[in-house]
Amino acid sequence: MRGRRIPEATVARLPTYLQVLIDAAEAGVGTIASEELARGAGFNSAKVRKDLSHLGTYGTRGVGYGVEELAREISLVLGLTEDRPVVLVGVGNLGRALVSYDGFRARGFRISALVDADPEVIGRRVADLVVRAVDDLPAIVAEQGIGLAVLAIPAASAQEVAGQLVAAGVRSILSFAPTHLEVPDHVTVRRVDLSTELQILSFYEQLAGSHTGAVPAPPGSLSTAAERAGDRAAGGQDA
Amino acid sequence: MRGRRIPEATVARLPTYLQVLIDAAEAGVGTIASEELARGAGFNSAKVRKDLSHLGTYGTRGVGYGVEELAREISLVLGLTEDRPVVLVGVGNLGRALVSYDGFRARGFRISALVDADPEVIGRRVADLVVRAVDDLPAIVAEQGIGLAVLAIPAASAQEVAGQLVAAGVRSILSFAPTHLEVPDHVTVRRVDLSTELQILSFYEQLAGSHTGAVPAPPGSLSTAAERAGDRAAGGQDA
DNA sequence: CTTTGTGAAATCCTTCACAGCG
DNA sequence: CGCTGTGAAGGATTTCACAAAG
Repeated sequence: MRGRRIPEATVARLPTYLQVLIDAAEAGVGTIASEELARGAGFNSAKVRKDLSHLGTYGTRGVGYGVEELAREISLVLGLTEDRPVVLVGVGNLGRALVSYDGFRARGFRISALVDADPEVIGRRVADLVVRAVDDLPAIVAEQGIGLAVLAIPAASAQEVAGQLVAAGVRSILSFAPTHLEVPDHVTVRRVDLSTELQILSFYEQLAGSHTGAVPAPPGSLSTAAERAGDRAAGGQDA
Repeated sequence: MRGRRIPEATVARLPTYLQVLIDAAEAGVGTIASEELARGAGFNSAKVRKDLSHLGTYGTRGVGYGVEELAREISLVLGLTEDRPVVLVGVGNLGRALVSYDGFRARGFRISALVDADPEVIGRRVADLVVRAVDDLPAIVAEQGIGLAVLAIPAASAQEVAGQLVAAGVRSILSFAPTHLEVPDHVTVRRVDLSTELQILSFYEQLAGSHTGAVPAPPGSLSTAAERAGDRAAGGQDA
């Protein structure tokens, strides 16, 4: 299967495989079987083999996959061969946390520009970068050859800013705003919605009901939960 | 279709519908058609109708869905009827950002306890809560009747802490650690991996290549990107 | 003898298209 | 007449199970 169409579901799993391979390489492992790779990634081995078969044939029967070789191949397929500059829009709580998140750098993504709408924040220095205005986006994107943007602003202004990003030439957007973004076909958006994730968990938790095997806590009790209100957190992910 | 098995894919979309419905309600809209709901959520109307049919029949033919009524029903299905206490493990950069993220509170999730492994941080006060030790987890979970945990710690210690969470009685974990967590069947884990998301975007961006219609920037140039290194960000999501 | 690579089967999800209700 | 609810068709993804390679 050396055909050039890699299924979406497979693409979504490649970064996880890469992570396991990097860990294995650091542990000095030279070769890894699909069974082992599956254990580390949390899938089953048939899925792993089918996925990898889409990249070509990099395994050796009776042995497994060459760790370094496969890691290199996946990096290549994902386009991680060289450093990629990223613009981060929204230097609120979440934005600032993302700036100092070194998981990005470790995979070749470098936040090379910060942008915000708040005049109070523009011009300030955050993690060695000066926060610039949204209007500067076209210049920033062109100068630094940026293709990726991370959006950490409230839902209310997300669509407008997304439009400005697209106009500036950005082709991929990772959005943390809890709203749908309408963009042209040539632009890819991935949404990460933190509260959505909790709501999904909530559904499955109530399904499990109270027939949990090893839970020492009283099942439905919200007992002393109201001790401290912790109200008024107006912070959130502000622009 | 009032059968009690709601497909996973549908569950994952319910929070988005809820979001659109809440916005509609605030805008004073009383009734909404699947077409309109689909536009707001970014899906197509057939999918919306099929999804909603799994909850029962809440629409009126020729009219649409009652906004308030449907929102109430989805909230019920997701188990969002009452406030849910959440324990947050890991008060690093990401953890602190999550504490002040008000999107959680808006959906009935309240971070009611903070836990960290670092002795330097334990005892400190963050957003009206005192950070407690990991060893206190069983007591915290039992006292406050906690079922959900958010994990914002490095991959290295994630599995161990997950085990402690499970032992303490937590049934759902939202993990930001870039690693697979092994948990018993009755526990649900959802992983949000920020760097994975960027890698997926990276794949689709290179697919698009340089045949973008309206991009004023030079396609493959990483030009002046190296202006400021922004190195050494040892921060990340520390425990 | 071990482990890959893969057709075929099984399952899950999406889309179509329209009957039928309001 | 408009819009929901849904069988049926169409795709996509996962799993099975095994032949073939090392």
